Amino acid sequence: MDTRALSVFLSVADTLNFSRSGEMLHLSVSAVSRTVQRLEDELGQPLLERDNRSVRLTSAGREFREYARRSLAEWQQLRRKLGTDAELAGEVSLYCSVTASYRVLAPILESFRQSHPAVEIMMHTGDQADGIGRILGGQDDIAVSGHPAQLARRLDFLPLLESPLEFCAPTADCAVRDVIEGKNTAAPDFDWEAVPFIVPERGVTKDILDAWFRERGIRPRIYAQVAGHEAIVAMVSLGLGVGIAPQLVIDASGLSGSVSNIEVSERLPPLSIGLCSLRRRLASPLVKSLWDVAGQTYGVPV
Amino acid sequence: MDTRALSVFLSVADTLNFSRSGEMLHLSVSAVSRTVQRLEDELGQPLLERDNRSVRLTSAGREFREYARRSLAEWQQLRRKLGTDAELAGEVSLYCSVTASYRVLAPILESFRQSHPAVEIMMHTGDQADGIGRILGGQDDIAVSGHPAQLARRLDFLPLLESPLEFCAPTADCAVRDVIEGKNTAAPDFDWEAVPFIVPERGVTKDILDAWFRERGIRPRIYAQVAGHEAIVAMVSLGLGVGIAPQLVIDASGLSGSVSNIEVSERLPPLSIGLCSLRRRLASPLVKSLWDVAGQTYGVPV
DNA sequence: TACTTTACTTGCGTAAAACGCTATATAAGT
DNA sequence: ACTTATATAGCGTTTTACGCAAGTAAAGTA
Repeated sequence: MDTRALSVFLSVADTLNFSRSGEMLHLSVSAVSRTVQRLEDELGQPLLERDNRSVRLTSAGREFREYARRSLAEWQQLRRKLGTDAELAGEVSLYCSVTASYRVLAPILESFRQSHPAVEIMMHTGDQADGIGRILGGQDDIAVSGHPAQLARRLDFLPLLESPLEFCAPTADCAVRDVIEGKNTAAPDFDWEAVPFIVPERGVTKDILDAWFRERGIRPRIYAQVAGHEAIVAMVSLGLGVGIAPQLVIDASGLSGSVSNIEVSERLPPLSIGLCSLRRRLASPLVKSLWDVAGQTYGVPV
Repeated sequence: MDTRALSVFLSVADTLNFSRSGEMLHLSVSAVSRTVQRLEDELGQPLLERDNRSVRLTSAGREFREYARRSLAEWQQLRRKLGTDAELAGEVSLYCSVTASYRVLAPILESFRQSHPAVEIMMHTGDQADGIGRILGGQDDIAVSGHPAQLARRLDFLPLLESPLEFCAPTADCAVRDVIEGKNTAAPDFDWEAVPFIVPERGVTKDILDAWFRERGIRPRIYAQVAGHEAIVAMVSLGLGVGIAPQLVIDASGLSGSVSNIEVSERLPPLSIGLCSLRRRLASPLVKSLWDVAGQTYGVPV
């Protein structure tokens, strides 16, 4: 019997719901189920009565809950007393886009720095689209990413903020401007196929844009596929085409003067931006604490 | 942190000796060492001060010992309270020779039966020499065996009794008897090479006998190699040769009238008979409890 | 009645943790 | 100097725990 099992049991005894407890503990449902089973094996008695629809505490379960609370409290008290509660130290590896590094991560890290000065942050920047891959590949602990349509179950996603996805065009007088100038781009019948597009090479925003085109039967003229929204905005500002990017990136680029948003008949869905991590990694108190600080910083219930 | 770690720590805090605790807990020294290390990691503080020669409790260690005692007591109290302390139930698999089954095991099982009526005993009998192999192969949990010269470290041996290893010859008038009759077999220069021997095919007693012959430069005439001391005694009683067997087996054979011991210049070392099991298996409360009962039955400190 | 939803359990392959063995280090006894 | 006693560290193996996917069963819905 270990303290981890106690925590799991207490959570389930509290929520009376294996799935919800799993989420809260960053564990799969089956892990929760088996942890309880192991406890019951060890005690030789069922602690929870469950009938595929509801969960109730047995009387042994109620008794065990009392014990578990006491025992866990004593353990934690001891940890604190022994000076420990080990000031968290170690290394957390982050991956994000350049924009996210100072528009999303900076406020988080600022407060994290204060509460956990001994933790070293390793930050890697690059195309936001690569974030999920790097998490799955174990190269980084946490990535800032848009919420993908399909989230692998061993991943956990903590939404922090939303940013509208915007079409944008160069403001300068140029060939691209001419195709748009004076026309009603918001009209359903606007001829998008005449416009050179600069689109993301891969990732969540590429998927969203592809879907948008497909739903409208538009076969866009792709001028360039680019890795990274920052680069898209830069290319748009140079007059090479019309692009899309989260408003956040446009604002942060310092190029908002050279780029202007285009009205469209039906806007792209806003991009949900947040943290992404392997559930497993979230078991680490280090990673978990950064995750928690992020949630608090953005006022999200974790 | 789990209860197992607490037990290990308490044992070490008590003995102040990793090796001895390892033995008592049926764990290797390194397992004990690392269990303590893990605890210290988790608490962020050394609990034991150790300098290759002595072990002392640190002040954190003393505090932790208090906690560990309390916590473990509460846990065990709860287990008892929940009706459990699960009346041990399950299955223990034993291997032994026919003789051992009623001369060694019977008194153990008698008292084990009383204290653990719900445990099923699976007994397999055969050549005593195979016992250790069957334990190593995982076919049985516990074997009754002679103590081998080299005991694999993952095995644990609990000596229960000793029995002298005896040379024996048929009492009936026969060719074999003629070779011995009237001669002084105890004389150092007795001609053993004229005697047909019936020897164990393999196992501890074969090794002992081989060594005995080798040390005296005797090249015995082997009439038969036989699996099982019982069979050796039977063959001897039929007048086929001179054999060796533990006195225990001769006594139990019912053939002691047809077989008589032979004096020799230097006797074979007595055979230490006891239980043998994989350390790992001894972690199972079932196996451990049988082991303990055996120790008590024979008045051996376990 | 049949489909869908919800929620726990189970089989299976994989990943992490724990263990034992061997080797190593260090101090004490001979 | 050699042996003994004791703890630790590297390494391969075993055991345990986990996530996923499939299964099951009750309750809601059409």
